[in-house]
Amino acid sequence: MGNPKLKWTAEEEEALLSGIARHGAGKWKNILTDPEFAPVFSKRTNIDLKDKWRNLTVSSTGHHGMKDKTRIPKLKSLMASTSSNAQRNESLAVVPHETPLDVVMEDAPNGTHEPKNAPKYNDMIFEAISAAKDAKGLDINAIITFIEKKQEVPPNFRRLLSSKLRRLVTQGKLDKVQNCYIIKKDMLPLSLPESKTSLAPAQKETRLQHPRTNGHAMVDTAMEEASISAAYKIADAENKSFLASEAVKESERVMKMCEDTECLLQIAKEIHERCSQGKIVLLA
DNA sequence: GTAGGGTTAAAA
DNA sequence: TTTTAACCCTAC
Repeated sequence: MGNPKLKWTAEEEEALLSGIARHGAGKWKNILTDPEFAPVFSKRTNIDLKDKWRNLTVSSTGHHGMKDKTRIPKLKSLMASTSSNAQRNESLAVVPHETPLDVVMEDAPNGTHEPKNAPKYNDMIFEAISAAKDAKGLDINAIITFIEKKQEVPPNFRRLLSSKLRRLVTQGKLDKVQNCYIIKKDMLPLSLPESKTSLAPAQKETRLQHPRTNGHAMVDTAMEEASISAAYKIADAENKSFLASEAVKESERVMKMCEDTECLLQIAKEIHERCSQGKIVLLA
């Protein structure tokens, strides 16, 4: 891989969405060879288009539950940067139908999915494997199923998990026997101290505080709950504020497009009039 | 030609 | 250190 990674530009992304709107997702070659988009994609292959679309949609690859929440904001922000409203609507139409559009912007910081609070993959993996208590270990599907039962997973979770498992194997924390993963014996005490892995960070924190707080434990807990609740509300308010400002920007952009269109229309009218006059003169 | 899994550089 | 995203490989 001698070449540095070629980051996708906004123009390319826009062209991709427009191309998908026109030809449909999966028709990468058609999009690539479309005269309108070909110049934009001069450095891209159909594979690149496919990969980019996959990154944008991040469809889940082995399981059906599209509990997707990560990809929507990306698409949404992408749409917001798209210059054509018509194209945008079309683009939205080609988003895989199972895409839960109603969860757009559901990544608001109100706790729907917060990477910081999500258990680390390592913990989840170790927990899944040890919960199985199977000497042969667990394969990736079983691990995914286990984790899905406990919490929502991102749509590209299988992919992430696959990378993670490989890394753990190379780090010597897991053994891979055929397609099953086993926790190395020397990892067991570290990976599963009591129920550490099943506790969310906030829970762990709360739990750690209790022994020393004694009589104040109830007060502390109430205060903590109140602070968490306040934090959520603040985050929610911030999110709404952000959405509002984005909406204002969007409306301004549309207004500008209208003005531009009017200018173009005016120019076209003038050209048309002059051409008509020229014809009359010629005929005369 | 496309889909999907794997790899890895870059970003967070 | 973890996650993301671009690139690669391979099966169909």
